[in-house]
Amino acid sequence: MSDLCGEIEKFGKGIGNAARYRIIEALVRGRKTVGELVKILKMSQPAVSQHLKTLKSCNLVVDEKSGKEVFYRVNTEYTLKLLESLVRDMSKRKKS
Amino acid sequence: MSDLCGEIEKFGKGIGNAARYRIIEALVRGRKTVGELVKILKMSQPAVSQHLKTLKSCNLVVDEKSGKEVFYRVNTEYTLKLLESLVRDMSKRKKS
DNA sequence: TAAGTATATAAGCATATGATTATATGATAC
DNA sequence: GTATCATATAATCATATGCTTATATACTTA
Repeated sequence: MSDLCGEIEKFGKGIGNAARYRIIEALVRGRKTVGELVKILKMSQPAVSQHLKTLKSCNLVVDEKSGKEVFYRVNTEYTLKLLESLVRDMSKRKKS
Repeated sequence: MSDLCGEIEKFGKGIGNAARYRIIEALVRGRKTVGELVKILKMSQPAVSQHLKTLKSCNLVVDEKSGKEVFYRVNTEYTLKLLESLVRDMSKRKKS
């Protein structure tokens, strides 16, 4: 968490898209395979895979391979730490 | 805060851009005019105005006119509430 | 090894985004 | 009134994004 500004920008790009936020919402309720997400979101498999790639590059999700399936889950620890940093930043006001 | 998902998506779009997050960072330290932000960010005035418009549409900032100047400040109350909702959502896991 | 299943990646394309320049609006001073 | 200052908006354009289709990769099973 060295470059907080950059991290938060990436975080914003991650959740700043309806499809990706729906993926996060689904994964918060438990890890899921790509195929399960395809059914839940009613989106094409490549579209879901691409969003997952984006979310992974933001560190918002992590993947766990299991045979020919890949499970994705929310990187809760990282996300919560980032959100706490954000709350902290937003709370410190009126410095000048 | 009826449509939390939509609110969060807008929030993400708001902070998911380096220039806009820098504006937020500046405004967290106290309200500023457009001209002050132009100097701080070293960006053109129209660019700053357009980002402020975006941030306003996300409810992340509010404006206060004062003569021919317009002050902007972070909508701290709204932002913190949204972040707290996000933290709450991210914390409830393993439902299935 | 070949076939099947799950996922990832590439290529192409339409739309969204963010910058620039030019212009419009709105308030104040003269 | 006109001039000036601060800000907003419009028009334009290059780049980014997100989808689609097609194809590649990886693992499993026969």
